[in-house]
Amino acid sequence: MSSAPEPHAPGVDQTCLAHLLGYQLAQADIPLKKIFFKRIAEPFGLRPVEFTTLVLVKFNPGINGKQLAQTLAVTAANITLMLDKLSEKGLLARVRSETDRRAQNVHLTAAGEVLAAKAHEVSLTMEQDLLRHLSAGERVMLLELLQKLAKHRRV
Amino acid sequence: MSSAPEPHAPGVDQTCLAHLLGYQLAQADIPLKKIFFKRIAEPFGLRPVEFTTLVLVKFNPGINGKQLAQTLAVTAANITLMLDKLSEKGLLARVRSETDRRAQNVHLTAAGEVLAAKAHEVSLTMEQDLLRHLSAGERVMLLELLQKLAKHRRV
DNA sequence: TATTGTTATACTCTATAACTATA
DNA sequence: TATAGTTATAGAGTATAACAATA
Repeated sequence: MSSAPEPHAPGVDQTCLAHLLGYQLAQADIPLKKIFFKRIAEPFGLRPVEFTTLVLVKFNPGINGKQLAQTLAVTAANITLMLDKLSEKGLLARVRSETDRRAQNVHLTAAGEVLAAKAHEVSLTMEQDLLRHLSAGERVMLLELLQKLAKHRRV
Repeated sequence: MSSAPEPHAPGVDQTCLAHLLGYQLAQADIPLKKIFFKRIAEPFGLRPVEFTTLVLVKFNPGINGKQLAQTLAVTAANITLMLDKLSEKGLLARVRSETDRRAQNVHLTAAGEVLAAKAHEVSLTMEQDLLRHLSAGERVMLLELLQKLAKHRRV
């Protein structure tokens, strides 16, 4: 019934890179980036690392910059710049930690909570169309295998 | 015997993003980027898209810029810039197509062949350490599931 | 008219170093 | 001395538009 999908680069043999997880990840990331751009980046004005930060702060209120930097593998300097932007947008606020006055605890503002909730809600289903060629079991398996890789990463 | 790995961000709850393939992909990509940097980028002076291009040209001699752009999801303008760099390094050469004089056919030079072969050889095993927590079946499954996603992407 | 490729350029993203304040 | 965070800045990476040559 349905026509076969057009290959994204006719005549190009990619079997020479079939063994490389890094390459397959990059290839799979191409459509995922498009979905993210259309469903979250454009409507909410958030780039990937900003969306992730808002969601992490929403579910980890009081998280500090160091923890965000480690989780997202972004340098502390760039975490500061990103938090500055999100703060200027009125989405979050930093408050000096009482227990360690070097640290800053990050919290969402009311506007940040609303935006994070909306964007998170969209994220729950936005990848469905891309995943339609995978069975329910395969989707779970894929997420679990990726998590296993990330789980064992050093720093 | 072996100690449990340190979590990369102690105390951070990431279950709120466990459903998101895009996030899990980004997380898995962190250690993979490190491996690539150490084993290919540094020793061979190639960034990911350059390595991939050399390997694709090696196994698809005469491939043109349009095909590379589609396969790698890089704009034609940036393909030109990248091919310029690799050409200046003496790794590849472009020859005007005889059948379509708009197109440029890309070929590796002798030096390019040597470098591509060496880097490709390294790529065959460099991810082994990261994948040690996955069974042989799981590794095959992971690659296949990622390929399935990339296969159905539009353009 | 559409396509391949190029050039120029602006923009975004990231990395590094020097610095502060606290521990 | 080490750590959390900030500031400033340079560099890498990417995107857009205008263009030439060919189909």
